[in-house]
Amino acid sequence: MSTTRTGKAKPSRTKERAKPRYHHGDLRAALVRASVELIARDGVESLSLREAAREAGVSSAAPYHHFATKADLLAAIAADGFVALEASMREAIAGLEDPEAPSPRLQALGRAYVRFAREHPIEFRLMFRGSTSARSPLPKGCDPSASFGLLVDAVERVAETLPPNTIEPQALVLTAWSLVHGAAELVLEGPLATAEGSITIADEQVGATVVSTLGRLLDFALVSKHGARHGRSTT
Amino acid sequence: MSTTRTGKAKPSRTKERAKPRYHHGDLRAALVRASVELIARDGVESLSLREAAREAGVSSAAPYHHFATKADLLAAIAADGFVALEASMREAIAGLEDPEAPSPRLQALGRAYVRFAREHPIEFRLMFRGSTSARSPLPKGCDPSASFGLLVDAVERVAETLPPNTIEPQALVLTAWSLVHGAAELVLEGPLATAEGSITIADEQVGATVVSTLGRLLDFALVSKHGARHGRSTT
DNA sequence: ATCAAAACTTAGCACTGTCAAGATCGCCCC
DNA sequence: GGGGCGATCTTGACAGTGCTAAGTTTTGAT
Repeated sequence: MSTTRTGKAKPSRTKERAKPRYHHGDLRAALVRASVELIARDGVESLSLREAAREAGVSSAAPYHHFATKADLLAAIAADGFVALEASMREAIAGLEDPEAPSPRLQALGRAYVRFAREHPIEFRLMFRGSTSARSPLPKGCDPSASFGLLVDAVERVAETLPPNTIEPQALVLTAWSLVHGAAELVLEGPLATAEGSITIADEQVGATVVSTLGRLLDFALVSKHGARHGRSTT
Repeated sequence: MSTTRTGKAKPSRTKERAKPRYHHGDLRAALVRASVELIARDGVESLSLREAAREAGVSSAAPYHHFATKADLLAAIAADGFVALEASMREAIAGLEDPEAPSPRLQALGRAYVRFAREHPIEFRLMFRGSTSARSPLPKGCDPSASFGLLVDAVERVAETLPPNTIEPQALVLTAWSLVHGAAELVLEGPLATAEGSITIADEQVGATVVSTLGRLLDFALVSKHGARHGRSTT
């Protein structure tokens, strides 16, 4: 009786006239949006499905027609994050002058990884708190290894340019990934600020700093055994 | 009437005859212990103060005489973790043949950092999910920068052995810390398993791998500008 | 022995995740 | 068009939670 179908009667501030197809229009996406906002405001621990539902203008039980569980909602956010991360990384490569040059390619990916964490902290955290935390396994169509693969591939390209028997490619993959992931986590969770005088590097520069340091070290390895053959051996 | 003061009447399995000074003996510590166990079993998200209290054999409201808030309990666990981490790192140094040799010292610390994360995952996660998550700021006497300082100091010692103008010490600190922290997080949260064929390194070796890779790269930097002056310049 | 404070209990509030049952709504097929 | 049927949403309820207020014991110091 009081609920009109236009959605005008409810105080949903964002995009109230989208395109109401069903009762709500697209509750699933609305819930994800609302949840991300709420998490941004109060932290993931104090997110409640009921409040998200309230925010979306539906009843408390409505979400359960789209997510079997609160953990599934969080998994959906994480899944979104994985596709966004892959997009960001591909973008970073595409923006390169020579996308095939191994070292710049790797460095661009690394910076993109850390930047993504800073720009999408909520998603990032949910993406990498899988086994723990109240997040279900990732849903059907989601494949995190797409993003990981980009990184792995880029590292292996760099590894090929190194003199043989220098460093096993696998170890380098692990090192590079740990590096950017750790940088992202440290920036996100803020222990850098705790190490008072020791580190005065701004959050926005942590990614670039770390990545270029690794690049410089790799250059040394390149140069140490034979002259300066750091061209692109794209074979 | 049914509760004897000896503590025998309650089904607390661990150390039931410690030294009952007050009602319980040492509820605060018991709650911490029980909480860690419960988190290990069901994850931190589904920890409830009430269940921890139950496990400790006290009423639901008892914990509030020791922790103002559930988040404070978690902070206490994190605080314990920080002193344990510092101990582990000091131990790692002490076990060294020559604790003053810069590179071995740094590598030992790095391995200890990652090993600690693997051996105390619950503490580690709470330690580094401060700003986010439902954890209060660390309590009074806790100083995380003690552990950080060890690492920072060790990195700076290594930096001093590098030829000047190679890499800024700060960047190296950030790099080393990110490296070990990232390795720890990747091992703990398990995305390594997701990157299927790419990485076949066992969890227990991730720390050593990553640390020795960095060490090797630093060696290249050492060797590149002048011969092989990688002695211990303990000045 | 006394007594204030510390440690604990009981009872209760507001809230949560989740479920079962019913009410609507939109769409497809005749 | 009308009938139906499944997807979508609501109402109502249950058990469990964090936390508080008000009492009750116990403790250690005086």
